[in-house]
Amino acid sequence: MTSTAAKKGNYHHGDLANALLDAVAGIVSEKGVSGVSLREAARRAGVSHSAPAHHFGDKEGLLSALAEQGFGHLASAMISAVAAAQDETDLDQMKAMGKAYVKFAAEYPAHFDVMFRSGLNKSAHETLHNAADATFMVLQSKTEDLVTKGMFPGVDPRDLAVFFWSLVHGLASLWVDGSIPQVVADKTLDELIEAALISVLGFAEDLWT
Amino acid sequence: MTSTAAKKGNYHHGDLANALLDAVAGIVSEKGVSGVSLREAARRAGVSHSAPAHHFGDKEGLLSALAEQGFGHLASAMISAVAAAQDETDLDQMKAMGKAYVKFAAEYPAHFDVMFRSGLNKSAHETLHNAADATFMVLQSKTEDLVTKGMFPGVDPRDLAVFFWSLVHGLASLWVDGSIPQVVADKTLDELIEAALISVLGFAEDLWT
DNA sequence: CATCTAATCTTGACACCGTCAACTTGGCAG
DNA sequence: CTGCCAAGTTGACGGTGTCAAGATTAGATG
Repeated sequence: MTSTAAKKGNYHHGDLANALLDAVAGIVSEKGVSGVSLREAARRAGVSHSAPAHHFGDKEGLLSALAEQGFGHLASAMISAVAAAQDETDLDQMKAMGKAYVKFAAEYPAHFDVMFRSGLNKSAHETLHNAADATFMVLQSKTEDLVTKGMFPGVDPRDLAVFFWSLVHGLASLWVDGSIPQVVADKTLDELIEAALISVLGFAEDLWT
Repeated sequence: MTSTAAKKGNYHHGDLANALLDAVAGIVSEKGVSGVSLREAARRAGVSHSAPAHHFGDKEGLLSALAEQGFGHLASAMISAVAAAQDETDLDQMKAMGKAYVKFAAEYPAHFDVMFRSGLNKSAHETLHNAADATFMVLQSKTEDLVTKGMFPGVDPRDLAVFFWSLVHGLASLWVDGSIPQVVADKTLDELIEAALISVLGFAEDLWT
């Protein structure tokens, strides 16, 4: 995910911070968030057991940094998705954004877990809090677009943003959690999102057109 | 939450299993899921450090048991809510169920965290898996009701259940996470749910009536 | 009541973990 | 070259999960 540009020398790793983030992502994938330890991360990066503290302070700092990275990826994934759907309707752009959200969770469950399912206290880490806010803003500005253009008449755009976010976030969470019942999970994740979004946005479209 | 009916004697606590569950719920409330330790739970229950293992096997077993308890509470909260709205429309019953879901998360965040945000692997604990499934079934049977009665024509009831679940679960998760932006969070949680559910179910109502 | 048995809880040990303080290394500005 | 400081190391501490072995008692069987 991140370029691990380790130098050869023993002391002075060169890019230890990123190497540790990669290591943690790997550990989460293999053993889950609870399997993460500073010492194991250090081991994987080929570095002494307390080197991580120098870069991230403590364990929470390390996880927080990975979460922050995740929010960055998620935000740009959503922005790209909207850009790629530039020539389609606003509703389709919104659908594309929602799909990007859920796809991110499905493709990078390790990041998603750390971001939302690790019991991390966002308000204790300002940069993380800001990254999360910025990600939400991507969503919110798009919903405001829609409302401004006259869709969803009478709906508070912020409510709509929260509601839309809840939908995609809930679907992503349940999917990552393995909670989606098998009968339904047989569908592609793509089909599921499509069905969910259509059942909401579709109605709006009916009312609007 | 659970009755801690400890007997007086020193050996043979009397109801250690429940006492431990209560202790863990308390620890999660105070320090988060990552603050839970078997030894601390044992300490709070006034018992030796490795007594918990005898009842729950290991740490994951203990957390899993608490999560299972949570699913039970959630399921009955939803059932009660539907029962209480027996005389209202089906849509109102569904709204009541959704509100019960989010309210459960807000009132028992410790349980909710352990159930969904602790990185617990449900498929590794069969009874937990079953409890989660049973909870979802409460939701699903209600949505099937609605579809059977002719609402949401052409929609697969299972899709609708997943979609509805995603919505309330996402809202609950983001709320517990503290991720709902302040501007929006100034509303009561109740108002938020109402707004979200109306923007979905409301449309359906328009089409149906 | 006496005895046996199995469930319950304790004790002690081990390796692993997060964190801290003191130390070493080496790039680099002056 | 000198000295400084960020980067990484070493060693120690108490806390933690888990296991094995032992102690205690409730409750069934006789």
